[in-house]
Amino acid sequence: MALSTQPYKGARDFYPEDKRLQKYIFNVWRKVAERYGYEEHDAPILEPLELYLAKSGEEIVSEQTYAFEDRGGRKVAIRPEWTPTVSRMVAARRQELAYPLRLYAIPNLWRYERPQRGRLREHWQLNVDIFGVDGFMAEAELIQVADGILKEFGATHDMYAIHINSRKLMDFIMFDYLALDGVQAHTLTKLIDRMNKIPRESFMAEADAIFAPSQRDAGASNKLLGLLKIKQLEHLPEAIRLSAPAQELKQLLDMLREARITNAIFDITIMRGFDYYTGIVFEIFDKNPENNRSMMGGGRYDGLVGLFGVEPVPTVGFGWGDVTMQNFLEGHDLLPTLRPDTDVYVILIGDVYAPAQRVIQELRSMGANVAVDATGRKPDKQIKAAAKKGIHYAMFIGEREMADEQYEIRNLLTGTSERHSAARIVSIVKDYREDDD
RNA sequence: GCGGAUGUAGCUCAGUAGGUUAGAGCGCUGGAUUGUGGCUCCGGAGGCCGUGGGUUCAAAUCCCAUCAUUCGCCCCA
Repeated sequence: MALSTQPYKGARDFYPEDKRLQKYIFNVWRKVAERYGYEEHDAPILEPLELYLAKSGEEIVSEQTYAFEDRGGRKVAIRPEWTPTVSRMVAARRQELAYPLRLYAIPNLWRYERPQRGRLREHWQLNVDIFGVDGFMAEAELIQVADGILKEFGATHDMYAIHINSRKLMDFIMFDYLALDGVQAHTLTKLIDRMNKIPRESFMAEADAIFAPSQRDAGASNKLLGLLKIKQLEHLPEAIRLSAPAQELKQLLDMLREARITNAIFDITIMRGFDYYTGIVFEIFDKNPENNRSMMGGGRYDGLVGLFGVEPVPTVGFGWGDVTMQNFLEGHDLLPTLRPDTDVYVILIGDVYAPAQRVIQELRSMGANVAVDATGRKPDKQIKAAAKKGIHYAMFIGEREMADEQYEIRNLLTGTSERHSAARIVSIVKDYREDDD
């Protein structure tokens, strides 16, 4: 039985062209996060399993986490998400860090589940978090970072929409307005989360099942459904509209409008799966009809740092997967043609490998990335190999070139050739490389 | 964990009333053309038809199982 060449289920091999794409995405992420003052950090891929038991739903930890026992009998998990790790790091140095603390990371995360479009077992996720800011300015800033990333990729506002809601507002609605108890509210939260995926009738039936008979008789389901249809804060009943959480949402949306983010909207159905969110929550949706789904999400989670036994730190963060990012960029045709980092492919003509070393090393010492074919094949075969690799320039070195120290450099994209000195060639390929960036 | 679809050459796919030695395009490779790619022409390599079992004189083709890929559900970090 031959060994399989496939990568592990739900995980990807990155050949050079795949890695180039990933690096391109990461570079944009880094550039924009750093533009807002966020600093990169990192941590081990393994964490103690209990880090994920404290919060998160039961099923996620028990069924969707890679977990094992190490040789010392410790229960260990491959990180399924980044938020607990960064919270742990902040808690560890709670007193000495300077706030507001702005951090970002691009960890790879693992979750054990059936792979499907946009969701794999291993993915990389940009996490951007701000610690130590109570007010909605933190949310506004993070949404600007996310919006800035999309703009940096060349996206326009018609390609995506930023949906915003507030857990506090939903709590107000469920506890104060609908007078539900804790268990009812929790069940309803999960139900609203998938409201857009199930038929109206099923939703009504499940909602009815949550309410007590007296509430049902009072028309709670219809009342709820009416609320969930509302698309603008202004249309909420006055009792809700004047609540503090609703006012905060309004201020946030106003602030975003000031920042020229015109595609941010109130969406009462945005709940986010995790229980640890405590305030504003948001998701960005791809408006591509072929891929109409949430591509990232985040929100305020003020309680997590406090779980480590230190004073709580107000926190807002978001996570953005590389797979959903890539799906978005492909769907809107926003990916540039990416070429290898090799600037020049040297084609040797005749038996000149040894004497050509001097000029080849000279090119490298001047900063050019140079690959040498080294097979001794006929020139046409060597040119084909260079073109197939996507390398921009081929350089020919033979007896004639070495005699007058003028080398033929061919632009493989246009097919045009010129003869230049080594120094001039380096300057040409460097110019091209900088134009490309 | 549940359901659907699909597994034939490196890739995309033809090929069933079951019947010689399983095909095409692209790609790869050699030559025409031993100092210059993409076009053209001529040649070549490459397949236990996903795997195992069953039915049959005979299976890529029919049946069962299994594995893999993929889409969706559950769940969503």
